[in-house]
Amino acid sequence: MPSGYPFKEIEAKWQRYWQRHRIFNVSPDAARPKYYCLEMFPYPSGKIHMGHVRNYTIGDVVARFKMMQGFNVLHPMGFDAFGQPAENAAIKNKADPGEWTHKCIDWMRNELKQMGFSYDWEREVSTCLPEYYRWNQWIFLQMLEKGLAYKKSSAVNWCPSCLTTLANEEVVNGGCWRCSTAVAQKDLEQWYLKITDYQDRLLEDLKQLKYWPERVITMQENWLGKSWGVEIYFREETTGEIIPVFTTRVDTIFGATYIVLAPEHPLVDKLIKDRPQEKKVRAFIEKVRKETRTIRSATDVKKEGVFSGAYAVNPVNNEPVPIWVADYVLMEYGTGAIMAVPAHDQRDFLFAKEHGLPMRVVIKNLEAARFAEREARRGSWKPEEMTEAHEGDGIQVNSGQFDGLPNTVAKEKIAAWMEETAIGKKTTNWRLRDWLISRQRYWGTPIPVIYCDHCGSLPVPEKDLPVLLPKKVKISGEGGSPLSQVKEFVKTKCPKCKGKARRETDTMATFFDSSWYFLRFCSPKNDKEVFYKKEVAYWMPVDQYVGGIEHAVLHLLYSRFFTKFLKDTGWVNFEEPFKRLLTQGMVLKNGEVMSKSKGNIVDPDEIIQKYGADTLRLAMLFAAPPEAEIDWADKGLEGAWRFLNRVWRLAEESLRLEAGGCPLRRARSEARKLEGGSVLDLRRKTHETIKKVTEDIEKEFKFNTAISAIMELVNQVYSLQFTVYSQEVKEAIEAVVILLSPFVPHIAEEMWEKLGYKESILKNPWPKYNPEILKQDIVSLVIQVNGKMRSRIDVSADIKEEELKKLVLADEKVKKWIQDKAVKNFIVVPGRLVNVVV
RNA sequence: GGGCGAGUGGUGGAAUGGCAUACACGCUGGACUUAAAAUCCAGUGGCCGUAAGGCUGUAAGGGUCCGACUCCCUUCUCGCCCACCA
Repeated sequence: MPSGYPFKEIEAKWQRYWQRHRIFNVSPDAARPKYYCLEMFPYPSGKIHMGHVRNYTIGDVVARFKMMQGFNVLHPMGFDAFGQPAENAAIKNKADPGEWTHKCIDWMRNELKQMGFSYDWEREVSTCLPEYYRWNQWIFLQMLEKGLAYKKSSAVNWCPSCLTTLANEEVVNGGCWRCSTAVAQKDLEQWYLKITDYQDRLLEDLKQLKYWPERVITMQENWLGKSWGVEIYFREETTGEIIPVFTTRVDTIFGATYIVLAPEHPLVDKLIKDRPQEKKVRAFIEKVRKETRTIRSATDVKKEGVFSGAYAVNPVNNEPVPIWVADYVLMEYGTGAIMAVPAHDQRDFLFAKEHGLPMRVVIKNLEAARFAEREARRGSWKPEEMTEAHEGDGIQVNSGQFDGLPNTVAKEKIAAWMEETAIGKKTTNWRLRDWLISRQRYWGTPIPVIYCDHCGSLPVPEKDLPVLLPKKVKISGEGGSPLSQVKEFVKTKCPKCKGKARRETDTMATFFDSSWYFLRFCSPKNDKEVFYKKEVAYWMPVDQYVGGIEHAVLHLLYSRFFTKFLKDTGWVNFEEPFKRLLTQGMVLKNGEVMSKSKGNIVDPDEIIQKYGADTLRLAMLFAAPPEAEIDWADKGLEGAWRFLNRVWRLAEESLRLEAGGCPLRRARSEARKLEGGSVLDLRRKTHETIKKVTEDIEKEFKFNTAISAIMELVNQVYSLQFTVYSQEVKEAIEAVVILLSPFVPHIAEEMWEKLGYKESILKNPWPKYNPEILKQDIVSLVIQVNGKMRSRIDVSADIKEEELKKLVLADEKVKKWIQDKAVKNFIVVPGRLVNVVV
């Protein structure tokens, strides 16, 4: 253990002090401006990791900074405690998920306290407690009533390893977001939330989020995936069935030479009936069904398909086109049917080549067209010889009355014409699907629904909430909802006819729990309502939210949806929950994510034992700007530790000087005589530092440069080498302590006390710089000749250009570079530089 | 395949039109010490030069500008997101 300042006693002392004086316990106060600072609450996995340390340290700096600026700061913490890992751990260790989770929570809470974070622990929530999840159930019932929660049977994402369903948002690269196992499709009856009812507002209101990172906005836009196009109605020749297809490239409609249905398309059955192709098509569909999503969506796999035997009529030219069934068309997107334009879509192109289907060029790229014409005259070019589809813009050809138009113009005209003639309809299409929320797992919120043979499916009456999750349930891990094995749970009375009934045995996805926890923090003990409207109106929206980028489309989209729903039902008075968002970068080790299997875990607890929480906090913040990745190196700790000791000695030394026969007043006059210049410089440096640190924290969270500015100030005090002690030195040292306090709160409190202050440093207002002191009478100007730095002169700040020119041209070094050349231009950037162009 | 972002010393990074490399790590040297650690001080992009000083340098190439790490174009590399999305 390195020797240095006694961090252990100091950190324990101030953590006790904050708790005893209830410094972070807040309540609404109309007299003060509020500030809600929130970090994404953790999943209680056991121990905190370096990612938590970073996330919560960033939030803590902001919260403490705002407190010192006089804001009434709400800074809560809780635990996202339901979920699969607890259940998996329980299966593995034959323990109870509840007990395991509570043990983890206790451990983590203790670690978070050791980091000195400024949380109001009286507001702690855990989503696995009935006093929390009963409101999950309540919100679910509100949604059920409004028709936003519904049950339907359809193909769902199924993780064969976790043995549960997954939301679309939880499928990453065709695999389960948790265990990466390839996701399969399964037909199941499941609960959904109609998030698609909110798609327009979810997209539109992204514009309001001016203080969100561009990346996250783009990711949400992509996820919502709005695109405009045309639904075109093809008619099947023998049955007369209308087959709508969706396209964003209606300009290529004249080049459609076949259409393709997804294997799951409901019309397929009817179309193939009694045709010679029937057997072959059915065999093909059966084969596709068995494929996992990963295999089916792999780009390098050859597109497979079969001819259905049926033909449809292209409504723009009444041409019959063959109907195919192929695996590259997805039922979930658009209408589940496409018009294929092999000349202008690469996938169609490859498919057409493979199966010998015709191609027709309808958009000509001018250069390609010239080439094609020349080759055609020679008789060597045929469309069949195209090597790839032309997907870019060009001029319409073979397109009836639209020939000669640029395709971008034709697109609009064709769409309008189709609407007039009822061949098609302009539509917008979304990528967003409804949110599947039921899970076949134990450790979650029971879905409050009862099934009665006579009355059907009914909501649990509000007065009967919460539907308690039974304890001591056997979890086999062998699939099926564990709750369905608990007879006492399943068996219930119908709320309507009082007859025998069954409970729903699926539980809610945990993302449901975290979609509104920030509202619960405003009145966490309310047992009458989901939250007090008044308290939410005071604290919300969250002014600053800090968390990982991995939630860009999951939690952050769901929370926005919940907020909008609660706005519509009159519970909140705002549309967006999070005003400002900071997504911190990951903490890596040797360029890799830390994980047990890689054996590259850095344990924060060990660092706290060795150096203390302040050193860890400082090292983390100083390593990189918050959004950037950090490749963790323990070396950074040494630097932070050294710096804190340097500051510690500075304060001690100054106190010794002040106490030991160096009274300030006398020292001041002597100091002026001896070191007047450097003492005045110190004063300016102090105020420059206050300005820089304040702006760095406030504007862009540039904690790394804020800290480096404080280091510079410390270096400057050291450069006086204690030859002087004066009011200016005292001012500098106090500024260092205050400015450091949001970053390293324990040591700052201790030094503040040593400097003679009786109250917590948090009660001291954040310092303001004095602009008068920043003004300089003499400024040093850089002199360039032809843009190259050649000299530097000191001039008075308000010098006139004429006089400056004289001085510059008289400068020896400048003369040397100009010699006898004529001065063409003389550029002055006031207070900065002069460029002489010759 | 599409979209977004990044590329600066030995290392983390700073500067977003005006002194490139702040601050820190590392390294080298010095002071203190019997010695070491700790601490304090100095030096530290490359090349030429005893020095003064000069040249050069922000992935590569080009452009705009009095002046470009910063803006524009082309190329390369890396990262992230989306993707049989019609």
